[in-house]
Amino acid sequence: MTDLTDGTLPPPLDPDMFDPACPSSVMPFRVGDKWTGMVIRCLQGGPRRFTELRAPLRSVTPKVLSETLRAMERDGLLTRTAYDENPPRVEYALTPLGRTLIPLLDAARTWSERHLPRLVAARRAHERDAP
Amino acid sequence: MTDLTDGTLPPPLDPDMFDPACPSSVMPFRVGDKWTGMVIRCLQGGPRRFTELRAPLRSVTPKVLSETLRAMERDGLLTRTAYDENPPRVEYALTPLGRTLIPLLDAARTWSERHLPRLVAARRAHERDAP
DNA sequence: CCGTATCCCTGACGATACTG
DNA sequence: CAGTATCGTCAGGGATACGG
Repeated sequence: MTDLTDGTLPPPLDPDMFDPACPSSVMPFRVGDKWTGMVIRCLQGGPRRFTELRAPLRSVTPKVLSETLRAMERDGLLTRTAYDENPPRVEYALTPLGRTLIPLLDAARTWSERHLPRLVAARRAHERDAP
Repeated sequence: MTDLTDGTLPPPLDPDMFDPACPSSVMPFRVGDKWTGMVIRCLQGGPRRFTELRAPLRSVTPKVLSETLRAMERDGLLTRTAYDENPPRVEYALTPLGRTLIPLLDAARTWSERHLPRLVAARRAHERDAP
């Protein structure tokens, strides 16, 4: 940031930003769907049953929660274990791969605690000017 | 992770996960819209003109890029400066607040380089079973 | 050069109801 | 308990064309 505008052009932009093999993309910043992050939060303390997940995610319908869980299982982020009991019992648990996302969520949360109020304030200031 | 299943229940889930004042939420993991992260990448080396952004973001239509930039300006992530020249010149530059997201993007990129191949492999393995 | 104006379309999300 | 089935919506995104 210190000397970028000293008369020379800024450095060239990454031309491979859209490469589908995208380790160089920022795609994971939007990993998964709307509830993936929250599900990881709910599972980081240990395995949970479907209904246990529904409690903290109370605004998520069972259909959407089920879709989210199946997508995450498909991506290797969690495992689904059904026990042959009555009443039925199913447990969801993070895989080691799923756990690698926890530090990223922590970083996002730290960012939020530090900077989100400023973003919200800027948004509201703009709404005052253009209501 | 070491001793969570020793017979005791896992720790309680955060009940305030849906608090709209959400510093405790994972919302920023999905900050902004589809292109916000890439725009930050494109601006981190210094200010850029509209057309300079269109080159690396070549699959983004001008309408969508314009919407993205206005939303980011509204949120205080970047500034828009129009110079009264002919032909017109407009420059977009990250604000200090916008720059605070760069480490988060770096972390996401690092995660991607390390772990995304495993996720993609898991997804493809599932597609083989259920085509 | 720097956008705006229209139109359209998909797919994530939600509401509701119902089953093994 | 742990989901599935059905239906509806709606906002983000994209294609195309045009304007200051």
